[in-house]
Amino acid sequence: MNLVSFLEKKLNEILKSLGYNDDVVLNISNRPDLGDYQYNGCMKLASISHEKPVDIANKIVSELEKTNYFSNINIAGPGFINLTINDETLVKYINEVINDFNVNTYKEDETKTIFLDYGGANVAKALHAGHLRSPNIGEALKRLCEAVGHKTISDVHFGDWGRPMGLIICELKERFPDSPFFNPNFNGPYPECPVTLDDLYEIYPLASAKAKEDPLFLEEARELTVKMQNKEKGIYDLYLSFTKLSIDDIKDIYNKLNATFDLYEGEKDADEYIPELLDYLTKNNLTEISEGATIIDVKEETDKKEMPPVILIKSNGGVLYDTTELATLYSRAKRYDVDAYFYLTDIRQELHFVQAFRAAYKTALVDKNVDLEWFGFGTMNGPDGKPFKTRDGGVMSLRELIKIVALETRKIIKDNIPENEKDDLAEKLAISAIKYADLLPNRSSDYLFDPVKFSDINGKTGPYLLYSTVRMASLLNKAKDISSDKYKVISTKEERDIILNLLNLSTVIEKSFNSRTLNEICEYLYRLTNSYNSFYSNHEVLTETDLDKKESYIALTKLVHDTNKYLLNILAIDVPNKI
RNA sequence: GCGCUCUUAGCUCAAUUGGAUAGAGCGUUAGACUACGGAUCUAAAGGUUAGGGGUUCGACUCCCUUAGGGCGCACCA
Repeated sequence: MNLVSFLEKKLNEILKSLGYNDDVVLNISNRPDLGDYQYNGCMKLASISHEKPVDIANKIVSELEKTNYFSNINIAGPGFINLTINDETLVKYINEVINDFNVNTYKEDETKTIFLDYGGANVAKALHAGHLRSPNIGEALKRLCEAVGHKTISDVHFGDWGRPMGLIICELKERFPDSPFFNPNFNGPYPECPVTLDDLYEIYPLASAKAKEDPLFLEEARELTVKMQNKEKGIYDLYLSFTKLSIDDIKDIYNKLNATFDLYEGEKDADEYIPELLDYLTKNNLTEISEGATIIDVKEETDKKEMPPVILIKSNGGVLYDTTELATLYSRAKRYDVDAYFYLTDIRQELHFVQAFRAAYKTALVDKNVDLEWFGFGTMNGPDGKPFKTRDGGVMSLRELIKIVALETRKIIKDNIPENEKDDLAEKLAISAIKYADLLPNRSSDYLFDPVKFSDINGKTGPYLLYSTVRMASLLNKAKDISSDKYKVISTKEERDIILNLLNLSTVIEKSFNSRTLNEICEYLYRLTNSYNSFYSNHEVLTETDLDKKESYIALTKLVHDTNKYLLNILAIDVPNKI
């Protein structure tokens, strides 16, 4: 058990023996001059038992003084108890952690299966800046779930089934009217996709604009969308051929970002479940007809705002976003035994998920005790405060975005790195810069794209963390003849700071998981690394003549290094061998 | 129009969910080096938490209100 939890447990026992009841939380002191940790519960307990907070604090302190974990215990203000842990306790604990890293991490009591839906890229369009956050946050969240002991199933959930596909097919038909894809009598095998990836990415915006001006084009696109969705021979094969082109491209970028999935499904795969879903819903009288459309009413008494119904079938017979969403959920619940679903999308889709989740519970598509959770994220904005675009206002592709940052990170790379490795390394550093900058702010807030700031090796950035971690590895490598399996003595104040930071690892992970956010892990990584760098620059390790001290330095270096690697791995940031 | 949400240091962001003196990074200013990877480290200055009112031992946090942003409001995805 980690030390903080252990001390909380001890304090809990003391409270109970004194007749009080509280779920004790020891907070990191915001008055480090008074102690390492603080207990703030006395005021709350006092309001229940009608005593003075200080009297309660005094009783608790006199019990705490009988233990031998603290070098200083004091009461301040209205009844804050400040605790300073003694060095013996810290040294003993650090050795336990050296023996077993897991002692200092956090695991959930119960193992659950969590299905994560993130990624959500639209196929046949180039990934743009707005597509960064979902795979980035989603992947980290997935790894966080796994780190605390849960099982995960992840699905990229491509947007691959709507009218955009019909528009592209329509444009292809105009360009290649004689292609076998459009010949109903053709008996295959069909050729490769008639256009390149670059062509494809130009076609969608073009076709979309054309449809706005040309009603005939739009009408044909509609018809082709239906044909595609009916999996009509030729049309559907064409659809498969150009979406594959795009999916391979998307996978490639996602791989660069370290985002990988168990399932590479999309709306297309939910389509076959739609009849089954509708059948289930109508048979059980769970739908109603309103203004010619088939809907599920999801209003609740407590609603203060208007709550539009979930529309399953349009008045013209077509199906919609919500229909696909519910069919997807239906298929997942049918195929997998899941305890919780995590959805991650742009914050603007909140209403859609409120509706879909209500409908899912109301119609018992999922069990009441299955958690459906949606997490929205803000947008990455340009200097104008609007979603990041190219200088001329066009769409900024994700590849281009990475290149812009790589231009900055290339400046960091040492001269002794071979020229032919520099581009690759610059890209890796750029991705660390982007990922860390993306995870650092609160998930739901917007933030500003700033390649110079993201790449600053002196700032709170990915490259700073990587540089420092690589330097630790380098030091450990130089000292590999020195034992690192025993921490003997705290001989500097910097070491004590590092140890106090290490103590908080499990709390940080627990809180991050509970709030489904990553920014605290980012902050913690910086604090820990910074405390180590402070030690590093004030004390020389390799020339230390006192062997006990030297071994302790190395042991601590290794622990910080391993903790950094552990957390960077949760964030899905790779640590290179050298920079 | 209705609803949701945001406004914190010059800039970019935090704040343990109601706790003590609101913290970081950058920038600014002042320091430390022939350096185990100094591309680092140590300090300082910088705040009426958008304005006003309320709730209580205690408010960036909860309630009311004013101003200014962002977003969403059934047949797009």
